[in-house]
Amino acid sequence: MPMEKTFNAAEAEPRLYAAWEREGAFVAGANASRPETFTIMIPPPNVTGSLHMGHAFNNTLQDILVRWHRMRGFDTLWQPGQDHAGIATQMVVERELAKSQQPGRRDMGREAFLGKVWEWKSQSGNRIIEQLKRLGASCDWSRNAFTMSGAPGAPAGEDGNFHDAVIKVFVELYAKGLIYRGKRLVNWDPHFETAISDLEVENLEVDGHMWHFKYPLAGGETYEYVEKDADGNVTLRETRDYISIATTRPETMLGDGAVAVHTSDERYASIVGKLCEIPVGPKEHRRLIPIITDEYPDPTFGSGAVKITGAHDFNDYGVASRNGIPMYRLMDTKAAMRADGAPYAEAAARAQEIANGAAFDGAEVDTLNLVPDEMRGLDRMEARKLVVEQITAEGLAVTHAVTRTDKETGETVTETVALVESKKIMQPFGDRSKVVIEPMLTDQWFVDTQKIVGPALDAVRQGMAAQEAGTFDPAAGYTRILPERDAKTYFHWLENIEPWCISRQLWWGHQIPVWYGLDLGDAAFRDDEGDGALDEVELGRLLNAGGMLHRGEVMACAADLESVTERFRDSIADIPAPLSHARIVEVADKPAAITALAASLAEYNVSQDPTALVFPVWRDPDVLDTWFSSGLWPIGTLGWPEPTPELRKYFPTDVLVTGFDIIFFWVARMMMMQLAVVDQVPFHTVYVHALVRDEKGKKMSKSLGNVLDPLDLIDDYGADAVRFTLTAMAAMGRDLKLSKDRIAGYRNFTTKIWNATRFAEMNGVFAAARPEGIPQPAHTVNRWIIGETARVRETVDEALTAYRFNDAANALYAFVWGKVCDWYVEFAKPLFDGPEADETRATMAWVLDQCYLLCHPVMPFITEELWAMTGTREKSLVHADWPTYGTAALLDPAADREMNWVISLIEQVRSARAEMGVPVGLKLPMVLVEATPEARAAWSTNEPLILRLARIDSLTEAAMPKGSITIACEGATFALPLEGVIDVAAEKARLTKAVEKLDKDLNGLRNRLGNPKFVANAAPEVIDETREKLAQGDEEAARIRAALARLADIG
RNA sequence: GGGCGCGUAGCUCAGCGGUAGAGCACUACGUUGACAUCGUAGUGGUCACAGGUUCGAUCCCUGUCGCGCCCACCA
Repeated sequence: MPMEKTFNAAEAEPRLYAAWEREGAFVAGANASRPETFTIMIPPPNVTGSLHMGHAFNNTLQDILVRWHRMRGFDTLWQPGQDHAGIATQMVVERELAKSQQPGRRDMGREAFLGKVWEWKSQSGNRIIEQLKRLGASCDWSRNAFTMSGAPGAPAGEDGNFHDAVIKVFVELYAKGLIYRGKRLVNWDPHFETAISDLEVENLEVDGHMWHFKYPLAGGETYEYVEKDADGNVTLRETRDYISIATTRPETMLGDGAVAVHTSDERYASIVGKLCEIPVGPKEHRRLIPIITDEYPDPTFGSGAVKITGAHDFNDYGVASRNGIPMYRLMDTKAAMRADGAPYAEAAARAQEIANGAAFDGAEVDTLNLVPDEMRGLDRMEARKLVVEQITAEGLAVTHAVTRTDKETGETVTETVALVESKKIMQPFGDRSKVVIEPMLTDQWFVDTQKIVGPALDAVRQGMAAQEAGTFDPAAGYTRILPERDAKTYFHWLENIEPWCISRQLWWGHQIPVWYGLDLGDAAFRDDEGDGALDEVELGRLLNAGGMLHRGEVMACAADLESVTERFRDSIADIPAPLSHARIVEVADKPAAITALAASLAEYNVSQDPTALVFPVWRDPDVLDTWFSSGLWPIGTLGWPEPTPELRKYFPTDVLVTGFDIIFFWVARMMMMQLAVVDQVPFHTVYVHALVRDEKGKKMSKSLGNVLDPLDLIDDYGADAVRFTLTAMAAMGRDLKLSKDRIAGYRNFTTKIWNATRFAEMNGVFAAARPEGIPQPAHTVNRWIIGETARVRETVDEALTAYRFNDAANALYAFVWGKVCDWYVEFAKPLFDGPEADETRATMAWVLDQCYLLCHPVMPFITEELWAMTGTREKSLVHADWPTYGTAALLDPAADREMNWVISLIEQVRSARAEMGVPVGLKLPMVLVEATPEARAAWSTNEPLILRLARIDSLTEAAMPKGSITIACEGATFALPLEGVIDVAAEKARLTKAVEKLDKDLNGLRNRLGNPKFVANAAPEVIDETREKLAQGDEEAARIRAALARLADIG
C-alpha cells in the first residue's frame, strides 16, 4: 500500500498513544536494560486545570528527557498526578453549586460539601490527564497520584496515602517545634474568608488618596513646631495644638494605638510621651493615645508622624509589637466593620484604661470592638467616607489654599480646602479572588521556616559551586538550578524568608491534625471538699474557665483521635483522679465542648462512675495550605511514610522541570520539606524554563484574549509540530513568543521527514530486511552521510545532557532537512540506477532509522508511525535502543572533504546559472579547464551526481572557451560555455563582486598573520587555521582573477 | 527603592573571545524520479551607544540610553 502524501496526525496520534498504553510502554521499569533509574516528578496540575501553553511547554521538555532516557535503557519513571488546589477547587465547586441552585457550602455543612468536591473531582478532575495524553506525555499513568488521596471521606479509588504523609509531617514538625500557632497579622482574603500566604498576594498600583488630619494634643496643650531646611535654616515656626498625620486608610484610625515619630525627629521631641486624641468617633468618648518614638517613621516623608494601627498594617504591627502598643481589630472576616461585642462607649472606656497604663490582654484583640456604633456592620469603604466627613466637618482636616478661576466671573478665587492628595498607592489583591486583601490579626498556624531553611540553602549553594567548577555529580546529594541565574532568585527569597502561614479557613484540604480541649490543668478544676463530686461553685468555676479559654487551650497534635487520647492522658496527669479516667470524645466546637463537659460532670456527680466522665475535644477546623502538601510531592507520590520499594528505588529523583513562577511556591518548599523530613534533596537538578507568551510578547491571558490553546494547535498542526516548536524555542531562560507561523513551519518539517520516507519506500529501500549493525558502504556519498549521522547523534546527546533543548531540535532539523533531504536523497537518485544501488538502499534505510530514533523524543508520534511502516521491528520505537555509536568511528574525513567539494561545486554552478539567467530546464555542457589530481578523482567518483544536480549534460576537457562563465573551486577551474547567451559585462561584474568580497576577507586574514603579536599570542591551532584559510582563499581568488583576465581578452 | 535580565537581518530569536547564523517574511525562477506543508538562487546586519581590557570584542569590564520581569512596608 503506497504511503499517503502527508502524515495524518489527527488519525494517527490517538491510535499510537492507545497502542503505547496497551503495551504498558510508560510503566516504570518496562523494558529497562540497565540498572540506573531516571525519575521525574511532574509538577502536578490543579484538578481544576486544563492544559495551557505553559503546561504544554513544561511537559514537552519533561517528555523529551523521559523518552530519551527510556530509550537509553534507564529504568524510567515519570510520576504523574494532580494537586487538590484548595482555594481554586473549593471556588469552582461552590460556583457549580450556585449555578445549579443547590444549597451553598455553609448550608450543606462540611461533610456534605466535601462529598460534592470529591464527586466533582471524579467527574471533571481528569480532563487535564486526557489533554496531556494528546500532547504525547509518556507518564506512568498506573501510578497517577493525588495530593488528597487517602484523606477521610475520599471515595474508593482515591485510597493512596498522600494524606497520611502530610499529616505525619505536620505532627513531626510540630513535635520538633517547627510548626507553631500564633495570633499574627496575616493577609486575609475577605472573599474566601481565609488567610493566604504572602506569595498569594499580588501588589498592584491603584489610584488612591492620602488624607492629612490633625490629632489634637490632650488637654489643649501646645508646642512650638519648627521646620528647617537642609542647611538648618528655619523655614517655619508656629505654635501648634495638634500633630499632623497622613493616612491612605482613614477608617483604620479607629484602631490606632499610638502615634509614632522618628527617634531623632526634633520637631516632635517636646511632645513625645504626651497623649493626643484620635479625631474621630463620638465626641464624648474620644480616645487618647500616646506619642512614641520608633525607628520606623521617615522624618522626611509627610509630617514625619505616623499613626500606629497594629491590627491593620504590617509596618504598624511591627512598631506596635516592639513598643507594647495595643492592637484593635476593626473588621470581621468579610472585611466589614465589626458589629460584635459591647457597645462602643464601653469598649472605648476600656481602651482608655489601657492607654492609661492598664495591661492589654491579648484576647482583647477579639473582644474589644472600637468601631463606633453607627459604623458597625458597614463596608470599610463606607466607614472611610464617614470618618473623612466627620473629621472635615470638625475642622480637623489639614487644609491648604487653592487658587482657581471662577468659570462665571472669570475672577481668580483663593479658597481653603481640605488637603487630599491623589496618589498611586500599592494595594494588595488576592491572586485568586482578585479582591483587596486586608492585613488581619488572627490565630494561624505557621512553619518556622527560618529554622529549616539552612539545609535548603546549603544544598543549592554546593550544587551551584559544583556546577560552576564543572564537577557536578548527580549523586552527591546537592542540587543545582539551571539556568544559573534562577539560583539567584532562589537564594534571594530563601535568605529573606518569612514565617509561612499554612492554615487556611477552607474546607477542601488536609484538615489540621490538632485537637483543642478545655484547659483543666490549674485552678479551674478543684474539688474543694475533696468529696469526689463537683458542687455548683466548682462546676461554675470550671465552665467559666472553659468559656474564657482563648489562650489556655490544651492542644494535642496527632494523626488521629486515638493518638490524641494518649497525648491527653499525659497532659492531664496532674488532674484529680476521677477526671483522668475521662473518655475523650470529639465534638464540633468549643461551646459544644462546654455543654458536653457540663453534662458529663453532672452525670459523674450522680453516678460517681469515673467512666461516665467525658473529656470533650474539638478539632481545628482549618486546612493546610495546598503548597504544604505539594511540598511533599516527591516522597508522597512514592508511598512515604511507608518504606516502599519505589521510594527506595526512585528517590531522590533526578530532574525537576518547572516554570520560574513557582520557584518560591514549590521548588524552595520541596527543598526545605524533603530535607526536613527525610534529610535528602528531592532532585539533583532543577531546570527552570521561561514563560510562553503570545507573538507580540504579551503574557497570554483570558482577559487579553490572546491565549493559544495547545489543544487547538494540536488539532491544527499535530502534537509533534507543537512539541517541536516549543523545543526549538526553548533557549534557556528566555521567554518564548509563540506564533502559528512558526508551528506551521515545524509541521512542514514533519511532512518533510514523512516524504523522505515515502521516497525511500517508493524506491524499494525497505524491501529487504535490514542487516545487523551499521552499514559499511564503499561509495563516498554513503560513507559521508553515515558520518553526518554520527555527528548529529553526538550533538543531540550533548545538547540534551546540557538541557539545551533548542540545540537538539535545531541540530535535528538541520540534519534531516539540510543534509538528508536536500542532499543525500538527491544524491541517491542517480545511485539507485548504478552499481551502488544496493548499498545505497541499505544506507538510506539505516539513516532514516537513525532519524526516527533521534527525533523520537521530540516527535514521538510520527516517528513511531514511520518506524512501524518501514520494517518489521522487534520492539516499538518507544523502547528501541538509542544509538550509541561514536562519531570518530563512523567519520570518514576523506569522504567528508570530497562531498564538501561536490556540494560546493554544485552550489556554485547553480548560483552562476541563476545569476546569468540560464533557464532551469536547460542542460549545459561543462568544460574542465584545469584541475589537480584530487579534484579529478572527486569528479569522477561523483560525476553522475554532479551532472544531475548541477544540470550539466557532459564534461569535456579543454581550454577556457570564449564567452563562458567561470566556476572556480578548490583545486579546479571549470567553465560553462555560454557564448551568445551570456552578457560579458554581467559575468565580469559577477566575478569582480566575488573577488572583491574574497579580497576583503583575505586582507583581514593577512593583516592578522602580519601582526607579530597575533602570531606570538594566539593559540597555535587558530594560527594554523588562519593560514589555511588564507591559502585556500588566495588560490580561489587567483582562479577568479585568471577568469577575469580571460574575459578581458574577449571583451 | 532593591534585585535579575534583555537590546544581533523587516519580524521572532540562536550564538557569547578568532571577524555573524536560523526560521519566518521578501524578490526572481521552477510541473526536476518523495515533498508546492516543495525546490533553486538571491536581497537583507557599524551585532543599542560610548569608553576600557586583549594580538583580536557581538561575546569580557565600566558607563549611558531604551525595554521587560521579580521582590519591597514610605504612612
